[in-house]
Amino acid sequence: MKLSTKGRYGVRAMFDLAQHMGEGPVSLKSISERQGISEHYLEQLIAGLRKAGLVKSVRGAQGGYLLGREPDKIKVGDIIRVLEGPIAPTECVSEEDPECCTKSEYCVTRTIWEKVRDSIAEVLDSITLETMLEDAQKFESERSLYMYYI
Amino acid sequence: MKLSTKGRYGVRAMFDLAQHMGEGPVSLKSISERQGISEHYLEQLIAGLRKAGLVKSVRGAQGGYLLGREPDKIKVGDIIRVLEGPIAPTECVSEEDPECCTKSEYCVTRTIWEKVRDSIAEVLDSITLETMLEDAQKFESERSLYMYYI
DNA sequence: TGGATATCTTATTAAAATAGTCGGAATTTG
DNA sequence: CAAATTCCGACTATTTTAATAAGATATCCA
Repeated sequence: MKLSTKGRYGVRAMFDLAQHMGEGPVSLKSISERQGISEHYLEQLIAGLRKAGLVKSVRGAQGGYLLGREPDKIKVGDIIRVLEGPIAPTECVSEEDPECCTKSEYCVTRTIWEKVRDSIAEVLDSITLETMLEDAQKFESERSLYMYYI
Repeated sequence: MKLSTKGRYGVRAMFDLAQHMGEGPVSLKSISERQGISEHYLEQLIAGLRKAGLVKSVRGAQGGYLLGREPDKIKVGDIIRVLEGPIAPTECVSEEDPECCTKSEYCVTRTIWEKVRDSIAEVLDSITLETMLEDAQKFESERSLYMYYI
């Protein structure tokens, strides 16, 4: 039940792009340095995000990547689905083309996995890059308040 | 974000034991035949469940396994934790000994994984073998009602 | 125009996890 | 004693993960 680095790195990279909106294209090199992720590896991950339209690319010198749409229109669930595949604790309850076991038309355990799937999807789809930016801002202001009283 | 066969087979095996309560020890062989799971592989899985006290074993001929406690006291989350380890979409939010990344004391993405972890745990801990038995019974009666009208 | 900076594409790889398999020892029943 | 069973440790093939590497293509800027 672990997320792979693909999903985790992907969310961090997308959040990094969100934090640098309005500064023109952001190079993979700068993302990889800030986030401590291999540049070559990031390249693979972002290729998928680009094909899915979550990022736009600008080639050539001074090129880089930009968010494919407004941060409030990019859900964490979108990113995870691109990089990790459909949300599903088991194949038989995959969000797309579930391969049902033929053994039984009704399966008591399947209903469990469906509930798990839905609860994961609900969390991931309730968080957007926009809400992440707000959370980060909120923390920043709380921290400076705290610093003030020391 | 996939459950491995360990967790899936484990839940099915435990549910099988619940369905055969009161019939004396249930052999691995019979479970593996009913569930279509390799007997040798099941052996490995049930060893962990036994050490955790979720099942009791009876050695020798006519031996087998029994639930370690009443089915309403065995949560699906208990089974999953034994076979898959602590519930956690990432190491940094593991239910036990989370290995926090040293990079930042506060991490916007970590709060996401915490929410995912908690929502998974809530689902898995809300379902017991008892509730699974009830669900199976409910389906059975619904199905016979349906059959009646055909 | 040419060099520096980037993205894009494909192939390869080392390590770990997954999903078993195998053989045999120990225990209990009839 | 023989059959049925749990118990235990070692082995293995396949897949996935997490990169690494090399080079082609595109664009900016001096």
